[in-house]
Amino acid sequence: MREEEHRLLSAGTVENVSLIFKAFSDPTRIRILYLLSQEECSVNHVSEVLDMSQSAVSHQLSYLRNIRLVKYKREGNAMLYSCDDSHVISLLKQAIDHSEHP
Amino acid sequence: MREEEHRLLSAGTVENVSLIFKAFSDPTRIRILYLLSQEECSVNHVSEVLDMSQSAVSHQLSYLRNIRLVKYKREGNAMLYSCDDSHVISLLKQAIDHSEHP
DNA sequence: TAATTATATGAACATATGCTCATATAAGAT
DNA sequence: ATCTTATATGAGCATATGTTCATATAATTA
Repeated sequence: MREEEHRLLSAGTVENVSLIFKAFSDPTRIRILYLLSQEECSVNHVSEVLDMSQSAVSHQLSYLRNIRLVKYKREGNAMLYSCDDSHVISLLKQAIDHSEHP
Repeated sequence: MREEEHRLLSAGTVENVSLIFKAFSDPTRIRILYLLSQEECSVNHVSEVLDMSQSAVSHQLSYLRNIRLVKYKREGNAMLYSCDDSHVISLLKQAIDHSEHP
């Protein structure tokens, strides 16, 4: 292939893609996202089910919120989080599937 | 959903998935992998096309080799690298597509 | 053989990351 | 109003990460 025929990715695309995958590069965030893909959860619930500190969970949810992978709503004094990008979640599930049935 | 009904991921699955996505979490590796998905390349060629040092490219290729995302063969005194996991590359391309056509 | 070209790799360094700890904010309960 | 429960967040710290620099290894050429 001649050099001028390479399809190179734009800087913006590369940044976007790496941002999404960076979210999936941490075991903790994978577990949180997979849990949220099954049900809407409060911070405490995530914290208990995944056996993590409240602070660690909240920090990670803040991270996932910033890149719009999760959304949240208040219910009483609890915050309910859920997934907010079905296409990206589908990528995660494909990878899980691939890993479990190689 | 009752707590005992959660489908939790095994530690092994979480580790595998995060390992794959970690490879995609760095802009440099995304560019390398996308280039290799289009053509078999020598280290020097990658280095020139992506405007990176030979050493940086070689280190990253070594990384990608270790997790079996790329394979390589010798040709003279050059090493030719190419992608070695079509399913994983498909995940990358889906993410690129999603990012370019939101 | 000596020089050149291509690649690999260890060490060092700057930056990024994920957690804990302490504390702040906010809503419900008493 | 006060206390409790739930969540958010800044600071600090230990570890991980990606690059450069120098050098080693390997095949080709003169």
